[in-house]
Amino acid sequence: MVIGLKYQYFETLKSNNDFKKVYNNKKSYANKLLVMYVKKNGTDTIRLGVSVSKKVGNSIVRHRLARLIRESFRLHSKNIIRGLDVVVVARASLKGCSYNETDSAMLHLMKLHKIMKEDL
RNA sequence: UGAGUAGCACAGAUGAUUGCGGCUGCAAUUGCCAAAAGGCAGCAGGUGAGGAAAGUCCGGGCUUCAUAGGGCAGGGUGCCAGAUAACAUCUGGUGGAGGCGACUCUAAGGAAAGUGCAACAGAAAUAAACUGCUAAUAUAUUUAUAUUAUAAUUUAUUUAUAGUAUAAAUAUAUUGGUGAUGGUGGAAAGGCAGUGUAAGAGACUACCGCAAAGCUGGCAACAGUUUUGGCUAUGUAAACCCCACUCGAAGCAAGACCAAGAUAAAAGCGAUACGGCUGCCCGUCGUGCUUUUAGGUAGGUUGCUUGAUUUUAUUGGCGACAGUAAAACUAGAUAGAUAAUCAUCACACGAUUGCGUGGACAUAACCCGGCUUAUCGUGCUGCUCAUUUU
RNA sequence: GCGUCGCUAGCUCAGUUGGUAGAGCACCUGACUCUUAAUCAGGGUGUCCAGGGUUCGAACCCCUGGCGACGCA
Repeated sequence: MVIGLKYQYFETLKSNNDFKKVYNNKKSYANKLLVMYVKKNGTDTIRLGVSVSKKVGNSIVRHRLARLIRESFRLHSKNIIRGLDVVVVARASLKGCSYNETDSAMLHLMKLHKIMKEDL
């Protein structure tokens, strides 16, 4: 039981090349607050990359938005299909939004991409 | 009570659930890997951003490189004394400016070492000329007086014209005197008042200012005072410059260690070798394999948090600060952790007593000392001024 | 971490030993034309990024800050 917990967690995209691969797949959906890119990576894990431009705000704002996105993704990661690279880009209108707004925007995009497991 | 001034402290608190990064532990009894050391995961415990962490504007530690010694160039600083590891910082003074005051501000050396610049305006911008004032002489003109001549008129006389003399004024010229009158300007030749003079002028006088020398006080900057002197010397050095002091360069992506792959060298094996076509032979094509060493890429480890540290007490000092003693250990990430939700309390605002809304600026990245800038609000202390009351 | 450069009219840019800021395009007005364009004549529309300081005087010199661009490791 202890071993299985590892698969609840997700890894992060680190290098610039990883981001470029996801962008070049050109599968994206967007709403007012966020843009989401998805690509199958052929492994058993989920990998998340968060990108917040300098136009959005200063370091405090950017860091907070990244944390909100990461928290939302973490809480939903149980229900996401394995083997995906996901990149989430925050838009300028996300500045000042609360966790609930961010969470609903994430859910909306995940439904559009159909990466949620049907049951549960 | 109101207005102000100087400074200090804080930067919401507690709890619950779900999470993240370091650290410690898992011992006889957590799981997996491993010969072991240990690693990965899990569990438990404890811990986890600031007053500015920001800007990167100064200074230092640390590291590497360079460096016999000295000088030039270039940069920085610039009243005095002190503090400090050091500083463009700080403390205490001095001078200056502002404020009724508490208090605040002050890049504040040198302009007789030299060079440059000073638009427009103004006579003229550093230095004389011009203009002005004024004396004498000459000439000219005008006026007044005196006198002479002529003419007219009349009783005397008077009037007109011309000449001469004297005086005054004006103009011109010459020879002198004088030195600031000249609208401007940021700045105009010490200021102001008087005496004086042909006219004037520090030429002289009083007061003020300036300079030099002496004395007193002070470590010093400087202050006070006395005497003397002449009034000559514009401003600008955040213009060049001079003087005094001072500065080697680069930066933790510094640097150190380990080290895949690839490269190079050496040694060994192999031309009877190894590999492919091809199961074997022939044929043909290619040249390797192992070990060690070297520098060292990717990557990893370290540098890396025990320090000019923090807190308390005490001693010295006006103070910055320094000494002594005791206690404490308080983030260390590496695409980058410190979050989400809820409850209660406190605070602010709005409503009016139930409630609703709200949380400034800003996220460590080797470490310190400062400076500058941003900022919701809260609390406290010293002092000043005004008004009222006692 | 260290360093360099820039910010001037609506746009692109000049402007230095400090003296009241200009060029081209655009724009506005008028002329020409049946009308438009082209052409001609006239017009400057500006917080010289912001705030302090030095100076008689600052776009220019000095300091502090803001924004933007770039370079090295």
